[in-house]
Amino acid sequence: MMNNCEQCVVKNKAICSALDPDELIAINRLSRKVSIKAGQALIWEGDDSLIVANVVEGAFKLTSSLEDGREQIIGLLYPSDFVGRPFGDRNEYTVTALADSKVCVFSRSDFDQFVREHPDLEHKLLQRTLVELDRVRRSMLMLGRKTAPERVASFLLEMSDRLADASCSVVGGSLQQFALPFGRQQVADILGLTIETVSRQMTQLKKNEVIALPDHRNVQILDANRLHDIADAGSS
Amino acid sequence: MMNNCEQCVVKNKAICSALDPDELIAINRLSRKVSIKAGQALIWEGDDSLIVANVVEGAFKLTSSLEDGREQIIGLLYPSDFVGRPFGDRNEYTVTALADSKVCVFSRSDFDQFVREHPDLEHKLLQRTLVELDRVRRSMLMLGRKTAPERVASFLLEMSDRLADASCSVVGGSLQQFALPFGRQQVADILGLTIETVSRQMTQLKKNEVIALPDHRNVQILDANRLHDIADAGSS
DNA sequence: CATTCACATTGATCTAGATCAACGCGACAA
DNA sequence: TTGTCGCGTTGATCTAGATCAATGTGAATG
Repeated sequence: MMNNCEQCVVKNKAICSALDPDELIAINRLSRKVSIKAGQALIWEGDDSLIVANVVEGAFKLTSSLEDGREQIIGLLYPSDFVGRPFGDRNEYTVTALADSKVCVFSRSDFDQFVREHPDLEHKLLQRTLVELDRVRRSMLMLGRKTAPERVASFLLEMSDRLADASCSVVGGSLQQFALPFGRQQVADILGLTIETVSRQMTQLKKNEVIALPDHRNVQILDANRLHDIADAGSS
Repeated sequence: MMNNCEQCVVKNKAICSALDPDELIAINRLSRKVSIKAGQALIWEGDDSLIVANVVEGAFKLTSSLEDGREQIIGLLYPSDFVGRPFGDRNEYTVTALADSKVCVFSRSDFDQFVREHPDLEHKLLQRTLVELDRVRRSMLMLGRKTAPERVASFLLEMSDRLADASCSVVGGSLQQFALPFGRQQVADILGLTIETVSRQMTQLKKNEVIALPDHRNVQILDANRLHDIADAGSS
């Protein structure tokens, strides 16, 4: 199925924004728009790296697991994010849709070659990879050294940065509301905790009126300063 | 102080290997060879990103810490590795020498510009960044989900991969010996454990004759298969 | 409207690993 | 030879968070 970059909703945010109209037409020929249902995997840990893609719509989780089923979420992807492992032949993690999603898929060999021929595109890709590396390293501090309250608070703040719904957030004040794109188990898998611990920390924050929970998926930050304090020193 | 890339010991392994002789002369003009004593920092967390560098000799740790002193080592750097944050204006972590070291330093603005003018160099940098991202994500699984015995075993295996002393290791067999470039506290900071737990796990492995410890810094792997089993499922 | 199913919360224990506290030991200096 | 200083090991407790076990809850279905 042919795709049309001109009309693509992420053309200004994805790495494609490095390309001019002619180049856009060229890369268009290499891409396929694919729909993925919630829960379906796009890439499997351990498989050969045969495709890469841009997320157009929806959300994905990136996971790695142990044989006995313990799982760690090692990344989240949203529209305009790049997925997959270019210039390498093995995928080290699984990519699964968290919601019904659309991606713009390239064969890895086509993509690798096209990137090498378009340095501006490669530059965008490098920039994104560097940003992701910084983000992942931040999570290492969290996973290695933070307590449960600190982890949950950091998580809520990071989510509010990434997801803050413009229509609901009051920029000047501390009121911010957003909907988590996943359930408690997945929050636990992001934070390296159990579902019960996450739940207890959330209710604790609610009791202390640091956050409000209109329902299980929605979070409202009532006291962002307090949340920041908890995130960085656990001074609950 | 001027540098000479022609004679550089890491010229074939560092990102510079993407450059031809003319380009090597050009980048030579931008670089300074700097010596760093063990314990001294090259880059500070939170500082503006003003320099980047190649490690020429020695070893570095990359750390991030919480205000109360808890510290997590989020990376290790050896000769030919690239250090610093190009194309971004903030260093998110501290880089400290673990041993007396030498680095080849560039001003970030010079380097950024030079890289943009040399796509092959940028490509090498991208490849390295992708490899590092894979490595860091593997550590996330370890920090988030592995038990103490699993962490220590994974760590020893990763170290034997990176450091295996060619002169001592018998490739065909399971005998491998290497010297850790750091003490127990730093192992603890890599694994997200305490020094006591690391120590106990090491003596446990010694008692079970999975490893031998000629002294505190040296490790000899006696039963690599066993160590692999422990690393991936804790089946001690 | 009842039923069920998938989650989430809450409570009661348990335990891996942290914390607190000696003790050992080799290097180096007086 | 005798401190003592910086590490590392070992032992005794403590505790944060896991585990085990009910108990809500709310959306989807007959």
